[in-house]
Amino acid sequence: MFSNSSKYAIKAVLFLALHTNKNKKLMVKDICKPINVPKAYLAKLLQDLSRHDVVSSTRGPKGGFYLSEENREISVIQIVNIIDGKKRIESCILSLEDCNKDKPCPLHHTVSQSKSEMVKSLQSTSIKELAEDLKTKKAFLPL
Amino acid sequence: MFSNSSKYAIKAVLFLALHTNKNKKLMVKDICKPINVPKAYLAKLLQDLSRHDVVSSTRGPKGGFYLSEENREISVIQIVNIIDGKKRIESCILSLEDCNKDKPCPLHHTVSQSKSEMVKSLQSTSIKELAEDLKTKKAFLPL
DNA sequence: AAAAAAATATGACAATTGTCATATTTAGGA
DNA sequence: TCCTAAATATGACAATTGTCATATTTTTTT
Repeated sequence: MFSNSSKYAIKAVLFLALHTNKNKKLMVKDICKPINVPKAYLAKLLQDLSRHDVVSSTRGPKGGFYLSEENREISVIQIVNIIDGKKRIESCILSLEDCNKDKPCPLHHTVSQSKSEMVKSLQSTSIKELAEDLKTKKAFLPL
Repeated sequence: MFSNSSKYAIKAVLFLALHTNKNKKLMVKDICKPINVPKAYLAKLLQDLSRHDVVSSTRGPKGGFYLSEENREISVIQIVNIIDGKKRIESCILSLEDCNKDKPCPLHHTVSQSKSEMVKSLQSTSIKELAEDLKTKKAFLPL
């Protein structure tokens, strides 16, 4: 569904949401172990997210990655769109260019409703909300 | 969402559903053009599907691929599971091993309902039904 | 029985995705 | 100002997925 990279990115952002803020940053090496992602690979992903203003960072000593208040407002699907590209989740399930209500692909009637509901959920759920669920133990992030 | 291979496989099976039966077979070279899939690649996919009894085939002159009546009863998700593996669509969206109602991943509440509805649709829709929609022009397969 | 036509098996190669390391740039502290 | 600690940029390499070609096996027809 998502690529591995996207799953890693989501886990990392959620970890940052729980453990950082603009006064408390974390280095790659302190993030990679708890979320179980190879360090150099995570660094690359975080840099990508940073370039797209999904996470914040400062260089040098006392630097690191963190989530600003604005960062917390972004939705899960933005992360996926950055890492996997929009097509992977949002386009027609058979990748037909002009699949729509008037000219639906064979799977359109079958899946388009539940699929677009799923996309809508991913669009409307912010990192902040997910982090809240983790804090209140309504959700868990094992491994 | 699906891999390219799965999309190709679905298109091929649907094409077979429309144009073949046990008395009317088609060779790879007659299928690949209308569905726009490279010949040798399609051959490999059809062989895979044939091994898993999703499509039928006979060798030699007058041979070819076709869909038997039983073949028409299979669901879309069986094709995807053969080509992409079960995990890609059916497992937890973050690939957490033991994500369930009691110990949900952070995205569980957000997407699990619409996602499992989508999976259920893919499970309960047979090739026969999809082919029927194509015949009655309720659906289309361009390119 | 031989020839021909088809699927099947195998494997080479390319493109993409995932993994890792190293060199460069930036910022803080002595 | 210089040293050091961090992100950033770049690129090498591996694994997987997608693409294609060829040799083998099976079946029908003559």
